[in-house]
Amino acid sequence: MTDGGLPPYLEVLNAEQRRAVLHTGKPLLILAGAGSGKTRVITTKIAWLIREKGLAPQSILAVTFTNKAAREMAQRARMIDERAADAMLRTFHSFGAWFLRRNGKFAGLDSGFVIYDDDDMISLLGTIMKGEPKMEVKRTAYNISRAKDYFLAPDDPALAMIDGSKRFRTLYAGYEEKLAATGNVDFGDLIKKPVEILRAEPVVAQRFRERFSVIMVDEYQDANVAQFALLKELCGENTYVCVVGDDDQSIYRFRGAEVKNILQFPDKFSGTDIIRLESNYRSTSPILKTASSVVDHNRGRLGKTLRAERGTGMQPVLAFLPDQDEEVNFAAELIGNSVKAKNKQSRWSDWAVLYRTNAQSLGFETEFLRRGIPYKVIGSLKFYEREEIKDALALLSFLVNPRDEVAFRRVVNKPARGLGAVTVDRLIEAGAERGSSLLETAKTEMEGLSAKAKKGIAAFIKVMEDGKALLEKPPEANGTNGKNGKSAAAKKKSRGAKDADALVSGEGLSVCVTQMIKDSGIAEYHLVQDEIMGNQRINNLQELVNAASLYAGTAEGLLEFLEHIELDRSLEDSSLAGKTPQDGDTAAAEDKVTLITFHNTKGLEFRKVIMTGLEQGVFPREDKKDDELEEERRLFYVGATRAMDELYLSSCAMRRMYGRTLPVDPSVFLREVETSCLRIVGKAPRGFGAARQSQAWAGGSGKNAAYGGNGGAAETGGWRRGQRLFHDDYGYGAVAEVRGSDEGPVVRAQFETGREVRFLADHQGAAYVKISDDA
DNA sequence: TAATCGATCTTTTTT
DNA sequence: AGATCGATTA
Repeated sequence: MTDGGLPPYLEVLNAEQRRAVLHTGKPLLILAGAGSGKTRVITTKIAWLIREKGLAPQSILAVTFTNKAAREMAQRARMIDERAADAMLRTFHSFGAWFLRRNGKFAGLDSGFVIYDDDDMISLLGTIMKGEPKMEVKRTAYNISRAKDYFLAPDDPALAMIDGSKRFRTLYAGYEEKLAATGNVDFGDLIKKPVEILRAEPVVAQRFRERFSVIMVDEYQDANVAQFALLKELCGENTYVCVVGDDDQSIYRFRGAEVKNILQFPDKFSGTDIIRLESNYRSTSPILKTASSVVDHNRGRLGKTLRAERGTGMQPVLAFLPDQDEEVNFAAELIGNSVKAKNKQSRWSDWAVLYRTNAQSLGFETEFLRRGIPYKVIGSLKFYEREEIKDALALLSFLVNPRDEVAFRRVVNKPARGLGAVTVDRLIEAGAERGSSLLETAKTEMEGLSAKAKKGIAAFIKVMEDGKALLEKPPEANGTNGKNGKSAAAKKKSRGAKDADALVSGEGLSVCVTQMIKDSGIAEYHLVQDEIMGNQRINNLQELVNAASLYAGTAEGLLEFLEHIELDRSLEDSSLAGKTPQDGDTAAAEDKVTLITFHNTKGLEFRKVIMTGLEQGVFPREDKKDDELEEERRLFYVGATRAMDELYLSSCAMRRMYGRTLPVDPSVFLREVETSCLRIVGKAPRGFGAARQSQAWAGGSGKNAAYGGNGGAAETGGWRRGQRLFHDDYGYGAVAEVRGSDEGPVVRAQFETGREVRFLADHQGAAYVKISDDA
């Protein structure tokens, strides 16, 4: 490789990258820092294996964690060699689904299963935990998910690490039983079940080990225990394994990701070679220093030194702002001025606004809309979580799998068909007893029901059978190329014309989808809702119909459609994004500011990044400590290293939380960051910069007091320690502490209910009534 | 049985 | 501010 005869696509790599691409034989762990060209290495390696090593593309498996990453990888590999299109590039979950469609029978699974999302999981669990508070059900569902991430069965002693109680084991086992009865799987099963099958069926395992001679895993630091087990099972004697990751970017611990996987990879795969990619080509050095100086506070890292190949650049800016409205203005001004500047150096799409929680996007959306700043919100649009969409999908899921209890419960009595909870429960119980599908059960069990219920269930059955008939005999294939779907729908209701106009079917599967939504009455139900509430539900349903038109109008097409929706929900919000009214620019459709959570930025890069909400309680969240605080630090690192040229950090003195505006402290990360490389603007809070007391924060025990000095002698607005007070919401209480701040006295009060409240005497004091002791 | 009102509580990240 | 739970009413 040192001679001059390298092909151009290898020539562009640096020495470390090239070493990683050309490495063969032993297992390989690539520790790739942010912006070190890791995707380039993987894609180049795929192409190289095909071109130079003559490997069959089908024998290469590359696994990622997001669909976006999988798509990008496929595209970039194909740019080097078109044959890469035949390599298997999938997310872990999509690989698991693919595996189970073919081999699920070894685990008693029919190939027509549907994938339950978290909500479906909660619904199903809710039927076991009847009458318990929803939070409890959610917590249990969460724990079951974690258990599956750790590959733990209900009877595994190690379940203690999550919840070892008898109660939890019973619920987990009960849930598994019920899930099996529906014939469906949840997200965790997509990993767990393939592992079980591979372990139990040597013939199947052998087949896969022979099929894939190369397996690569991207973002390996986010792999959980079950995913590691899957990798291990897929690797045979001669499989070449290569994993790429960065322990500093592990941010999915809450979902079972185990940094241990990457730390211990060399132990689990003996003879592992390690290659480090430490040249950062993305960010300027001050940006890199900002990011590193924070994550340096973490213990238990593999440790690496990133070199900024781009050299120095603009100093990152740290802005202290009064409140979140000012933060929104700050971002809007910054972006607007930069884009509208004479030299035209900046486009909207150069910019990204980062926040910790999706809820924080709202303020930016509102203001950007007002100012005509085009933007797109990544990830927050929960299109598939909308009620009307879930209704429609439940209809379709039930059509695919008539044992789907969750879907059945959702739509059998929607709109109201006179089937109460009691009736529905009875039907499901009867179905379970004789092990037949809920559709069959409904048919045969009708006699015992009231006239009203009988009529209702008959209508529901009809919807399903008509839908099924349409899939088996699509109108196109029939030769009767009439108005799609109308034939069946039109006669049903006299008012049918209303929703028939509102929903228009197109090609392929959309014919069936439209008919089901209309016939079931779901369309009309939501049309009425739209009229009452002024919603966009019919439009949303139309969007679902449009998406369906890309799939074949057959049972297989429907299954594909559902699987695609279940596994890739990354529809980007395009409807709400603002348009610049002045210049009717049509070409620049994608030139928009990105609004995005820190988590969602992983793998992305932007020229200019604004990290917002750097306050205690927001980022990091207040309840984070130890390991979890370290994960928040990594999140900071991920966010900051997205920036190529410019980085801005904003921190507010006050923030609206819990529907109330409260003073907040700057993020602990702002005390850890190497401030010498920052430019501070705005009113820095007291104690910041000069006498920094980072030790007090690191200690964690001392509640606050590290901040804000001691304005005790100053004005207290008449508040003093021990003063009793009353508040409409909180009831009676007493003042625990009064201290100064730039916004005037801050009162901390303890209420009888146990609630502790902090408020600014000058701004919010009016809501609190002082009570005299002698009254 | 369904809808509605009011009180109470909790606010993350996602394949 | 929004979701959720429970009780009360049509």
